[in-house]
Amino acid sequence: MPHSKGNGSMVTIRDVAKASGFSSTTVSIVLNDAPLARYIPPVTKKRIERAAEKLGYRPNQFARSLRSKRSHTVGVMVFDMTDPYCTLVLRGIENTLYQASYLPILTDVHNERSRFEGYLEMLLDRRIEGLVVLANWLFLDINLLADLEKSSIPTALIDCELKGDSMSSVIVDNELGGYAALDHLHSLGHRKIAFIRGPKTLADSSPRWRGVRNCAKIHGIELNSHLIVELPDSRDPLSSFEAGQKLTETLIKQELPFTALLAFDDMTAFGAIRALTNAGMRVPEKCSVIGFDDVAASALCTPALTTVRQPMEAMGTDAVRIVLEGIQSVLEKREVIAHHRKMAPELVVRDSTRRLM
Amino acid sequence: MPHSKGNGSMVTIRDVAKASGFSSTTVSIVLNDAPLARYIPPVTKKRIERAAEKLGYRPNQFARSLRSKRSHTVGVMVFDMTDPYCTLVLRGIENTLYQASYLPILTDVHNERSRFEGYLEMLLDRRIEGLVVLANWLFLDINLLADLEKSSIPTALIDCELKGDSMSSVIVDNELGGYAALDHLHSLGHRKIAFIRGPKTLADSSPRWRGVRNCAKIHGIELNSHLIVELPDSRDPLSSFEAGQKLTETLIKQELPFTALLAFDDMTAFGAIRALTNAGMRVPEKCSVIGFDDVAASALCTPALTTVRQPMEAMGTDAVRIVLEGIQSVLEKREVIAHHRKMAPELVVRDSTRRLM
DNA sequence: TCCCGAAGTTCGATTTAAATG
DNA sequence: GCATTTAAATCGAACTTCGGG
Repeated sequence: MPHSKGNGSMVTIRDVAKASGFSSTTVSIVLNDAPLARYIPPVTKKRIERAAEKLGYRPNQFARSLRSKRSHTVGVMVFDMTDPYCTLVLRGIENTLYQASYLPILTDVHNERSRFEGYLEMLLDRRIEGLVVLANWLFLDINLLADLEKSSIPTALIDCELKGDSMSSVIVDNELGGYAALDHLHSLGHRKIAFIRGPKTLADSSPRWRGVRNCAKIHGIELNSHLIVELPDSRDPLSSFEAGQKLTETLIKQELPFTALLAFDDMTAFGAIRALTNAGMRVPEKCSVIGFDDVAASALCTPALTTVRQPMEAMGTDAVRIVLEGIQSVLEKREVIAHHRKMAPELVVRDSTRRLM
Repeated sequence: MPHSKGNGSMVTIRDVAKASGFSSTTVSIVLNDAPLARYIPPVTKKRIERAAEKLGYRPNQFARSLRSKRSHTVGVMVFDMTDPYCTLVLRGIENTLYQASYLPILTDVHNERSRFEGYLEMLLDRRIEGLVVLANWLFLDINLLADLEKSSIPTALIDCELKGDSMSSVIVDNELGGYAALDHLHSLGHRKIAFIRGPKTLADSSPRWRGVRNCAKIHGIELNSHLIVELPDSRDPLSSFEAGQKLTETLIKQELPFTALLAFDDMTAFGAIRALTNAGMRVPEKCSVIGFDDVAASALCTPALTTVRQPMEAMGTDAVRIVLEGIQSVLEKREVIAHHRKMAPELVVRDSTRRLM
């Protein structure tokens, strides 16, 4: 493998030209297989390719980008890497970009506005060709989006519903998921069910709850308002564990009996399980628990958590596909059209729910 | 905020020159506060800065990089994003890079050799100034490293011990950690202890086990070879959960009593807990379990896992610091010196271990 | 006109050398 | 010589134009 020389000295296209005995123009044409390459005889091509190979020539991306105005780079903006939700989405993003020979620049906003702005400028300066935003805990703000829109870079938001034709979005169908969760508990015979709803400010909360209510209505399940509590607003993923635990403790103290608990998400469910277990209400023997997301930990803990899975990797993949298509449109000077995908969740039955005896 | 115009048209340094009435040379000098800026009167500076501001001038990074040969970019290579170990390390990496105004290009090797090579070339082509490799499940291969070494880019490996002066390394002190784990169980009164060792090919395994043996020797703990099993080789983080479960089942079937289990890492511990619970050996009542790493899930599951924490975020931070220092050395044409850090782990006592009654 | 190849311009910023008063 | 400013060269690749056979 005759490769780069390793020392700092770079071999340029002119070196290849000299070594092969042709001009740099010809070298460029051959090595890029440009349209004009049709006219160049195989012998010449061979000679040039051989020379390039021998010298370990690698085109300078800076020069190339300067000329072509392309960076082959996509920005990835996450609002909180620490959220276990991110991992699989990122994998989907990375994988799809790799297949298209794009490289991701990863930024983590830490849920801070200043950081968002700082990173956005940096990314724009690098002339990213597309942007994927994983807005799992987005402090939704019109101004931010406005700033983004005028950049005219194909953008897809994951986990943040929005209409409009300037940016695409990929979300899970929360309503379907909420429905599926309650339907599962109901099918196991549970009737006295406690609920931990999502925080008001989170966009996911209300459609998910709508699904729950729909299901309740259809099956004639009575929703006891004393058994319905709500997560406080917060930007910290860990806080939903703690809040889940605390809220469940208050639920238990009421001494209103319930045989199952539907948690807003997996983190909340983990907190609930902790509280239930501490109170001697074993899961699932005394109380079934269902979550939402299917975070990695859900399959790992004992009992394994029954939950409604978001197709996270697929969501990452889809977001990138949309962005890639947008990039293509920009290149061909077509209009970039926004897509709004709502992906179906999937009920994953494990050991934290059980038929009511 | 008079900002970029948003449409594709870019404003160049020449536009600023024209608008301010000076040459692009002067504009460059002023805007970069170059040495020559000393001679330029404040009035001129003001005029130029104002013009740049008004036009929303942002220097073209491609052109800048082409000239300066700098990318202000660091490559981050992960062997498997899916490994929960990554999250916090990545956060440390990202945070430290951000503070130094560097941007990370994230690549996930998926434990595949071809992908490693493909990504390495892409990163080199982008002229990354430094490289951080998170080699949590590295199929250690001399050739790979050799390829990397000759690139002469400041590099730090996390979680992969190595000597030599070409690359830096940051690892946890496995021996200390192994010692601490057993010491904890011993201090709780456990004497009949089962062990799940790490796979042979993993560099962490043997020092960690050495620490365990040291501790056993010092405290006179008898290591029953029938209670010692070993994880098979694998590159899949999930597999250590499954293997942990299976191995624990065989351990249980032997009917050799044990009151505690020391697992190679947290994933293994989760598998062990599953098996123990299924067999009716409640944790921690019937059997204490201790892990290693302190992955996010460890604090979430019930009972919360007692474990030996790796300072993951700090390890990411340190690796970047080392790389950044290396970049500085390269800039100043000094020799890049490799550092080898071994960080102290920390025992985190939670609910999966309990005093033997 | 078709084929092959080269000279020269361009991308946008930095920097050296030099020109003004 | 000094303060102030700038023309011109440079970085490396890609593209446009042109010439010779």
